[in-house]
Amino acid sequence: MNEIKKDNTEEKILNAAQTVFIQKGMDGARMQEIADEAHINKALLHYYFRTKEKLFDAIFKKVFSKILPNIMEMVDSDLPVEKKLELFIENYIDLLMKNPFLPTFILKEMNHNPEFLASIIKGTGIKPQEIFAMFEKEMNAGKIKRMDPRDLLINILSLSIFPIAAKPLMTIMFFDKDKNAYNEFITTRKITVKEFVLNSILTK
Amino acid sequence: MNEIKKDNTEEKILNAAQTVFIQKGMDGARMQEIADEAHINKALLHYYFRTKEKLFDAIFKKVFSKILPNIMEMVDSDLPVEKKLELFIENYIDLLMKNPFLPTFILKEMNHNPEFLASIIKGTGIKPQEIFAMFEKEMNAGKIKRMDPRDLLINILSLSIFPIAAKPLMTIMFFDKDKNAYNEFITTRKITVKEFVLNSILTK
DNA sequence: CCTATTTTTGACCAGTTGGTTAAATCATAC
DNA sequence: GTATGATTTAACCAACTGGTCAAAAATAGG
Repeated sequence: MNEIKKDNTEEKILNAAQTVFIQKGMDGARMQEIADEAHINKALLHYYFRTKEKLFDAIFKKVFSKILPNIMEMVDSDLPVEKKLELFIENYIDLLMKNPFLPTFILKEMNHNPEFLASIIKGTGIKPQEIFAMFEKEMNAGKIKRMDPRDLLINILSLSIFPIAAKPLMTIMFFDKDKNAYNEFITTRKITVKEFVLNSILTK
Repeated sequence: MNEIKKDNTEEKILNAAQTVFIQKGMDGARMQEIADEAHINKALLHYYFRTKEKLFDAIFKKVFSKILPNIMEMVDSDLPVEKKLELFIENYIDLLMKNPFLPTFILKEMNHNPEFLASIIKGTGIKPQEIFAMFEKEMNAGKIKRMDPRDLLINILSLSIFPIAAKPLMTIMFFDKDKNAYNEFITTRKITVKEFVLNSILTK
C-alpha cells in the first residue's frame, strides 16, 4: 500500500498546487490554500516538496510541457505544408481553448528563472532547427515565399496564443464583455488564422 | 513651495512604484521596497496613496494608457491602407521596444479587476468600432480581401505584441540566449510584419 | 516671530507567511 | 503482536507585511 498511497497524495498535492498557482501565481499563492485545496495538512506539503519554490517548479514544468504538443511528428510527416499548418493551428488553438489559463500563467512566470526555463525547453525534445529546415525546404521547392523561417514560426505562434492570453482585454474591447461571443470567435479562428497565414506565404 | 514639493514627492513615489510593480507585479512588490526606491519613509506612501491597491491602480492606469498610442488620428487620416498599416506597426513595435516590460506587466495583471480594466479602456477614447468601419470601407472598395475586421485587428496586435511579451522564451528557443540577436530580429519585424499582413489581405 | 496647516518620520502593531518539530498514526515484515 | 520505517498531524515560530499613529519638521500666512 506504500507506493499507491504515496502516489495518491503526491498527485493530490500536484493537482491542488496547479489549481492555486495558475489562479494566483507564484507570489499570490499560499501554501495553506494549496493544502486546503488538497484536503491535507500544510506540513505534508513540505514533507513531499521541501519548499514553495520546489513545488512551484514542479508545477511550472508540468504545465509548460503541456503547451508544447507533439509538433515534431507533424513536422516530420510527409503531408503538404498546407495540411501541416492546418493541423498545427487547429490542434494548438484547441489545446489552448481547453486550457485557456496556460498562456497567461506561463507568460506571467516566464521571467522567474530563465535558466530553469531553458532546461525545461531542452527537456521537451522540441527542435526549432528542424522546423526551420522544413520551412526552408518548402521555400526552396517554391511552395512558399522566401522569408525568415523564424518569422514564420513566431507569427503562427503569435496568432494562436496571444488572443487567448489577452482574453479579458479582447472580451471587453471587441465583444462588449460577452464571453460567449469571444469563445465563438476563437473557435472560428482555427480556420481564419490558417487562411490568413496561407494567403500570406503561399506562392501563387 | 507647497504645490511644487507635493508634486515632486508624488512623482517620486509614482516612478518608484512603477519600477517595482513592473518588476515584481502586484503580489511580489513590497511597500517598503517602493519606499526605498523613492528614498522616502514607508508611511509617506500611505499618506499619498492610502493603500497598496490604490497605488497599484494608479500605476496600472498610467502604464496601460501608454500602450494605447494615438491610433485614432491614424485611422481617421486619409492615407492609403498600406501606409496606415505601415505607420501603425512601425510605431507600435517601436513603442514596445522602448518599453519591453509593458506587455508582460499588463498581461500579468489583466485579470486582476476586469471592471477596472473596462473603465480604463473607456477612458482612453479608443473606438474599436471606428477601426472596424475603416477596414470595412477598404473591403467594400475592393482594396483588401473580405474578412472579419476583428480578426484583422487582433492579428495585427498579436503579431506586434506577442513576440515582445514572450521575449525570454523567444531568446532561449530561437536565438540561443543571444539578446542582441533577438533585438535585431524584433527591429526587422517592423518591416516583415507589415509585409506579412499586406501579403495576406491585399487584393491582387 | 508666532500660529496653523501640511508634510515627513520613527516606532509600533496585529495578522499572515513559509517553514519546523515532536509526537501520533499507519503499513509492513518478522 | 511488535519492531521498524514511512506518512500524517497539531502546535509552534521567527520573519515579514500592510498599515497606523503620535510626534517632529517644514511651510505658509499674518
